[in-house]
Parts: sequence; structure tokens; C-alpha cells
Amino acid sequence: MSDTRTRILDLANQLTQSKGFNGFSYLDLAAEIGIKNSSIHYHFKAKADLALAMVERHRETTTKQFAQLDHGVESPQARLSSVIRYFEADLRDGKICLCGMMAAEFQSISEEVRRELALYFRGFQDWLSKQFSEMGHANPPQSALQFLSALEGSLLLARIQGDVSVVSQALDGFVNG
Amino acid sequence: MSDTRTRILDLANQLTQSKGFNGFSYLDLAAEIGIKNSSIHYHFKAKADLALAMVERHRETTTKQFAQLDHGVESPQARLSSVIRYFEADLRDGKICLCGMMAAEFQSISEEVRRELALYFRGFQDWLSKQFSEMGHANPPQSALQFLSALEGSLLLARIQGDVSVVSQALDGFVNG
DNA sequence: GATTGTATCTACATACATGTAGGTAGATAT
DNA sequence: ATATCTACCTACATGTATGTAGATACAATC
Repeated sequence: MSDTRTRILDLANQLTQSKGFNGFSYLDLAAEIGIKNSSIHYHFKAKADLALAMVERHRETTTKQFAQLDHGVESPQARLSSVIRYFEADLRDGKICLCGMMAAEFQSISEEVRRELALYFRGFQDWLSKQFSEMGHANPPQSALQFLSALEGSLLLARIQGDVSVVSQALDGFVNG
Repeated sequence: MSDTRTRILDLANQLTQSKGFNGFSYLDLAAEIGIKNSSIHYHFKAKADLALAMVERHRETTTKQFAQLDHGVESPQARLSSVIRYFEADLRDGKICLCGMMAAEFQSISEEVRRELALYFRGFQDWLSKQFSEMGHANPPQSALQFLSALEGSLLLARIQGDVSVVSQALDGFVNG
């Protein structure tokens, strides 16, 4: 386990969230980390390999975080609020959802990464669905899809409008209503 | 007014919707249109100029289309349905909202284009707000923001899931409910 | 008829992105 | 001690993106 590999993944993740996966190069990663770009190639032979590793890792991390929320937070409303605050925090650094960003870059990513993204969103929707089910919603999967859509869209809008509160304006109805 | 200029704008618009503004080059435009890339530079000195012209034109077009809907379609519900069908049609060609795509590319676009995008979304929200006002919603601007967020997000999700119906699942509640 | 403007071209300059080839220095295993 | 592995390096090859300089052909204006 090289620490460098983790640093590459961390940095690539941050840069993808702010500038998109096509918005940075191996040279950028190398310069920031303080090694040569060929060393990035040592860890991730091609940039497509980095994309896949990054999205896979993010999906695992997210799955664990959902499990932690299920154990540590009692009400589904409080869990949803917690998720919203998580994305708002990234947004304050100009970062949107990693997978939302890569979904916009759909056309330039590999079939494998597309599958991973679809699985991420599927997992997210399933988790949301359980929350809305607990909250007694009539159609939990649909509520989940509405929440997820509104989340991804509001992140884009909020960044353009320079107003983080757009996210809660778009989503608070799901937590209270 | 050269027809070439319009063809460049049309093609750039389509490519931005499917691959993003950073997803194509002047060489791509030139090859498709059948001229040399320096001729593209003749019409739009730098790519940033093309971006600005494209977004300005799109904002004007959209404003006119909203006015046409206001005149030609009687109920606000039918107008919203019409807007949804418009985006679904593009989505079937792998194209999402031009400004949603460019919002994802926020970090690499000029301050001027950012302002244009903010104006586009502001105009869109204001128009939606009028529709929800006519429909008797308690908080029209918030309904408008929720609709717009859900629209932009659902386009991303639908393309990744390969399922156009995601859009109507996310938005039908606004038209009926 | 001479000048200017429009729309295109050829040719080139610069920079950068992606990736390969092959080498090195230190740690680990046999 | 030798061989192999890990993590990095230098150097380079190739392709592409953006953009500039200057020429050309043709139409419109003066």
C-alpha cells in the first residue's frame, strides 16, 4: 500500500469534483504531489484506470458512510439532513458530487466507469428509498429519485449562482414535508 | 451574416450538450463542417468567444420559446409538460441541457460566460415561478427552483441509467400533484 | 480602376496531454 | 550475495489543442 497511491486518488477525487475528470492532467497531479508524471503512470497505467479506481473507491466509501448513518443516527429525517450538510460542505470548496460531475462527462468515459456510476446512483437511490419508506412516503423509490435528481441539479445551480443555500431550498421539502 | 457562423454555433451547441464544451476542439468543428480550423478562428477569435456567443444565443432563443409557450399553450401544466418533452427529445440523442453541462464546467469558463449562465437559470426560474403561481402553489419561486434542480439532475441520471423515463419520474409530480 | 471587406486557405509556432522505454536506488526474499 | 520487487527517475515519442501570420479569391464600394 503506497501512501502515494492514496494521495493520487485523493487529489484526483478533489480535482474531479471541482474541475471535472477531463479538467486535470497527470502533469497537474504530479506537480501537486511533488513527483514526476511517469510515477503517476506507475500507479495507474492509463488515466482510464485512475478513473475506475477512483469511482470504485468512492462507491465503497459511500456505502460505508450510509451504513454508519443507519447505525449512528436515529431518524431518517436527520440522516437526510446529514447527507445534505455533507454535500454543502464540499460545495463551499467549489466541489460538487464526484459522480454527478462524471455523469456530465458521460461521453468521454469508459463503459466500465459508466457501469460503476450507474451502480453508485442505484445504491444511493436504494438507500434514500429506505429512508422515505421509514418516513411513510407513498412511493419511496420515486421520492428517492426526486431527491437525488434535485440534489445533483441543485449543486450545479448553487455553484453558478454562488449561493450554497440553493441546495437546502431545493431539498428541505423532503426533510420536513 | 454568414451561414458558416450559424453552422459553427449549431454544431458547437450540439457537441457541448453531448460531450461538454471542453469535449471538442476547433479541429473537430472544422472537420465536421468541412473547412479549416483557422476559418473557425476567423468567426470566433478564441474558443472563449465561441462559448459566450453560444450561451448568449441560447439564452435569447430560450426566452423567445418561453414567450411562445405563454401565447400558444393555455394551461401552465401543459406548458411544463411541453418543456419536459423538449428536454426528453434532446436526451434521446444523448444531449443534456446546454447550460447544465456548462455549469458542470464552471471552473474552466470565463467570468462573462458564468454571468450568462446565471442569467439563463435566473430567467428559467422566473418563468417557472410564473407557471407555479398560476397553478396556485404556496411558494412559486421555491417550486421553480425545485423543478429546475430536478430537471438538471434527472438529465444526468437518465443518461447514465440509459432510461429517458427517469426525467418524467422526477418531474411528473410538479405537473400533476 | 483602385480600395476595402469577407471568407477562406496554407503553413507554422507553442504548449501540453498521454504514454513508453529504459534506468536507478533501496528494501526484501532466497 | 544474489535476485527480485517497489517506487521512483530521465528522456523521449506522438498526437492534439489553441492560436498566429500571411496569402488568396472574390465581391462590393468609392
